[in-house]
Amino acid sequence: MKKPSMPQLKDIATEASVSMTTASIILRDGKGRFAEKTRQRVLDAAKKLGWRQNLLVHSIQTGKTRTIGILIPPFDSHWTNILTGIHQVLMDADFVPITLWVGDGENFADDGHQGLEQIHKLVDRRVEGLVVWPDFATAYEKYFRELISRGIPLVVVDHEMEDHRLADSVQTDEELGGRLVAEHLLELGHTNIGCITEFEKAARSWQLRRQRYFEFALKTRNPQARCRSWHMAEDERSAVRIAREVLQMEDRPTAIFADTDHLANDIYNAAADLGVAIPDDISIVGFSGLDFTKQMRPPLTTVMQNSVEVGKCAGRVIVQRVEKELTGPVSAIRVGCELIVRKSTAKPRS
Amino acid sequence: MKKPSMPQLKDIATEASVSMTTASIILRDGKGRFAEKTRQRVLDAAKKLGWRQNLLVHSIQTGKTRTIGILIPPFDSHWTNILTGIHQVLMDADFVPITLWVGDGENFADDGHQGLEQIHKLVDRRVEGLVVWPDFATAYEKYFRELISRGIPLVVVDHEMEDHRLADSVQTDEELGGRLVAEHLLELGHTNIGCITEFEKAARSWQLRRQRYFEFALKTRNPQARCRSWHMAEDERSAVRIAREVLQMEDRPTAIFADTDHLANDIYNAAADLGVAIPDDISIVGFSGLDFTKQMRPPLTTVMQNSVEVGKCAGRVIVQRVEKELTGPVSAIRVGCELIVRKSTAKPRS
DNA sequence: TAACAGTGATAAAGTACTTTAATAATTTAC
DNA sequence: GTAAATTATTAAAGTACTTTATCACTGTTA
Repeated sequence: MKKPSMPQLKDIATEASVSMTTASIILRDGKGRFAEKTRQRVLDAAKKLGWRQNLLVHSIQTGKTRTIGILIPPFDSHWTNILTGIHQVLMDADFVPITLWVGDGENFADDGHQGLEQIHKLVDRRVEGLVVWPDFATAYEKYFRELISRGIPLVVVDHEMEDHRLADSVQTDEELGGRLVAEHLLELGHTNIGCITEFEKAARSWQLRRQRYFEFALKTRNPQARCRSWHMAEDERSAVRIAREVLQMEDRPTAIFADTDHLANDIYNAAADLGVAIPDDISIVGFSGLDFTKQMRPPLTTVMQNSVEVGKCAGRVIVQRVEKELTGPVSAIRVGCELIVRKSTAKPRS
Repeated sequence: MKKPSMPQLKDIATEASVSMTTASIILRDGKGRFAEKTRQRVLDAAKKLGWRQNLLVHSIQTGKTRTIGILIPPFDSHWTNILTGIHQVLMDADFVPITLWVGDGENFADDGHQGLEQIHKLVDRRVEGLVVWPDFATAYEKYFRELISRGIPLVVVDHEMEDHRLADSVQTDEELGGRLVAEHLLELGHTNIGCITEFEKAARSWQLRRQRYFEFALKTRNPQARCRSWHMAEDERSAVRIAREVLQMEDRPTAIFADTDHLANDIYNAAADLGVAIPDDISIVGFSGLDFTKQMRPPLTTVMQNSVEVGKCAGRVIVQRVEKELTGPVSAIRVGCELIVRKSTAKPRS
């Protein structure tokens, strides 16, 4: 009664009464060097014993693992869709993603060393490339530089590296998104507009750009429009506090652009507490098109990101780099988005 | 200008001017066979060149990859939390999860062969164990049997295999959940209760049990209570149709238990269309405690599953099996849950 | 000065194969 | 009956190491 394990090449060689060399060659490509009946014997034996090539061996022989490390948590439906997009193109290209993250389901912030362990686990398994999200990219930029110099290419999603020549990037077209929101609010007739944003963790991630492009589009289209911005504090986990303050101002804006749907939801809660009606008293626009925005009452007007496509692009880029061993200049892909007008925006009360 | 790659053991041996054997032994354990200054030279060289052990080699030598295959999609926050729980305990135990699924972000159903490819990709990389969700478990039970006989243990989440001695299982305590809902509705005074459930894909998954336990608890506590059940059809993607029918019945129930929060949301939509007020005209209870239930208006009363804990348990079980090479009888772990009473349930209109 | 630590090197075998080259055993053809 | 063609085998080297065993050198000590 031996302990169970995977059948090895020598097992099927024995089963088919051929040498290991013969078995190996037949199972690799089946070039016509061998008689058909021998081929069949080997193939049958492999099938019967359920033999599967040991990719670990193949990997150390060729130096290729066909494995990509993904450092992205399933943070919300945006990121979950990105993961799905990446997963899909990697699978189709016969790569396997190893997805790791730091955090516990509530909080995906890094404590400063866990991420390094994850990088090590991936490198030790010889991943051929990496795809990372902004939080990871900013925290570990210095390590990534080294990895890239070792031939492990990097793609960042929703972010650009400090040294933007370092890695390919894929992200939503924030300029378009910001413009769509600005145009929508101006068309409705709003001229006193607020913008509430999350704390800027990473200067080069989407966060700054989203706000800047929005403000820029507003000013360009209507220089008279009043536009004020408020930011969450560094340690704040919800925007309820700041939303309450804004909603209670004398000259509060008639419309607010929240730079994420999560934040828009906090504003809803603050508004409900204060008895401020959406959209009658104030219009709210979010950003991302997260799944729960449909369930919000009223349903949230938001910029729908094409998250799955963002993921697919990231997958395609990393596969290109790895398969063709490209070392050329990096690309910066922008994926389109669209404004979904729902019930949280209306003309300002006259 | 050689092409970049990871430094190898011989590189650091050269750098430190020692033999490969010496370098290897020092980097492995550093037993006191070598002089301190030689040790340091080797360690410094390894650090300087950023050397990392090649786990592929280590894996073929020891037969252990410290890798677990996870066949679970990020379907909703329940599954995302389970993934997080698994991820956490695997990382702590120095294992790495390889998470794969079939589907495109909208739909995670299997077309019948993609799943097999995924199993192959995992087996080819010699994962030491597997954790799977119900859809996968039912579709590929026959393959799993073989894997288990090869020493690759299996843990199923929210499901029990047809042959329940085959794999460990971890799931929410459905009996408790069903009872909590029944008790809540009876306490509010409902005696005409409906139960709408998804199409039963897998006879042994949570689906059947959830409903049965609910009905059983109802009947036990109040034999007079009227309880009717409706099921979605096989190809239905939303429960709106069936919810409309039920809501328009002459003697419609005063309370409905939906076996998932998704379905409860569909009922909300049907109710909104028909002008049926929740909870004034009808009470609704969901199951799972998905993230969006807080955003529903009114906020949904639902059974909150401890999904992260379910994931952690699954992780612990698979780690146990793999590390201790346990082959003993399988376990069936039930994780507790609690009823979150929000605003979607009230006393029936008298 | 011989014996002995202490230290490091070299050699060989093993992991689970793949790949190439050289050779041997059968058939088949003429 | 022998050369040629077909088919399979053995041997060896390679991947990136680990591990054990044996050997060699230096400096110290009795």
